[in-house]
Amino acid sequence: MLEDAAFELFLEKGYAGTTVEEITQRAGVSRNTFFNYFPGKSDVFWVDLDAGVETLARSLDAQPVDIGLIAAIEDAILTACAPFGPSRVPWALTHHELIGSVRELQSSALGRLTDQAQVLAAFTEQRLGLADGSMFARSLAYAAIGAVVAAAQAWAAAGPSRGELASFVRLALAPVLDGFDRALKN
Amino acid sequence: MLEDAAFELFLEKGYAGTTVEEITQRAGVSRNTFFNYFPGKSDVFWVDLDAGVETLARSLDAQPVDIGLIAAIEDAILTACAPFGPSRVPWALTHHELIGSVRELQSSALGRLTDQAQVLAAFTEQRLGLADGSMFARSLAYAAIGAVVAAAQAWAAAGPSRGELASFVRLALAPVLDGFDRALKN
DNA sequence: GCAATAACTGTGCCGCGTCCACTATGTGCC
DNA sequence: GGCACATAGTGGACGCGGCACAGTTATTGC
Repeated sequence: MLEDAAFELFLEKGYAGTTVEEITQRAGVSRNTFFNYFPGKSDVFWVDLDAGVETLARSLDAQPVDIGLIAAIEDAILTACAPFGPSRVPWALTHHELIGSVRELQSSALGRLTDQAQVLAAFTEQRLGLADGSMFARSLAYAAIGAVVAAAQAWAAAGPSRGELASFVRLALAPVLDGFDRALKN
Repeated sequence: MLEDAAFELFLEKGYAGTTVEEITQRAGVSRNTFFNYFPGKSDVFWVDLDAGVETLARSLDAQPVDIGLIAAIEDAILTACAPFGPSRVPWALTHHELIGSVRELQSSALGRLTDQAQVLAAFTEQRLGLADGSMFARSLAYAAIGAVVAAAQAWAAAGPSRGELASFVRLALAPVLDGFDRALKN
């Protein structure tokens, strides 16, 4: 209920023009109830996306140890993207123009992205036996997440005829993973 | 004055534990004066970094048209990093553990990063004659910026014996640029 | 019928960020 | 000297997000 009310109001009056009180009024609850379900106003933006990205860590855990690091990362990321088909586009992505213009939304976005990157970096460090905070692991992780973001934006912008998110991600990710794969082999 | 007072107080009481009013009191001005100089509390965090990153756009403009896209990007980024030597570490980087823990700082960080990425993406689109919002240009830009962030963190964490930021960036950036370079040639 | 747990509500508070009107403090011009 | 003008700073008020705390309804299990 809160989610629906929030999205409606965001469309009607914009993100900044919508107060938490208005959201809760439309949903028929009190203002405090909102904060029982969401840590903050901006978090309602990402609910349907969060469910998907949580799978990244699980996908990484499920990777067999005998396949290469790069292949494992690619597979885990694509697995995490699999639920997002042509008709299941997270609300946040179809309205990502809001994210660029509202600073508060950038905060919540970056928090989630760094979480994902941290998961990737930790996996890389563990696989390669690198020290904590290794630059190689971090740059691989950040670059990969960056490519995924580019893919998600392009996918959301592609309109109703868009295909699977995973195919976009595979394309955007390929140069990055190829580059790090070669770096590993030298 | 405001900057110094802010950094002192951030160290003494933490970022969240410091109010704008305390900053301005220590600086001997009124609270409103703070907002005459900084758009928000978090922006004081990045003042010495902003001066450096503004040079990226200029460096890109100054690139001769006859060198390749990837080489131009690498040169422009390294040029922008040049001012940061072993002793000139932006305050934000030496205390980047704050950024990870304070959501508000992530906001201001991401805003700056996306600005930089946007500059890179626009440059790439123009050079390759790509459409606005091209996924290739964006993924190159995001991945490159991601690698730079990893390099900056490693550099700041390297302690007083750190060398030039540029050498870290060159290392972190190499796999990414190599990967996109190969993608371009195929 | 009762206790315990969870979900929701009311109230008050703090701090950020914005707006607007007001007051120095120069600075250039006639 | 006198005047218009721009600039930097001040004071006061307000809206909103977010937090804390206490109180109040359900719902569940014994």
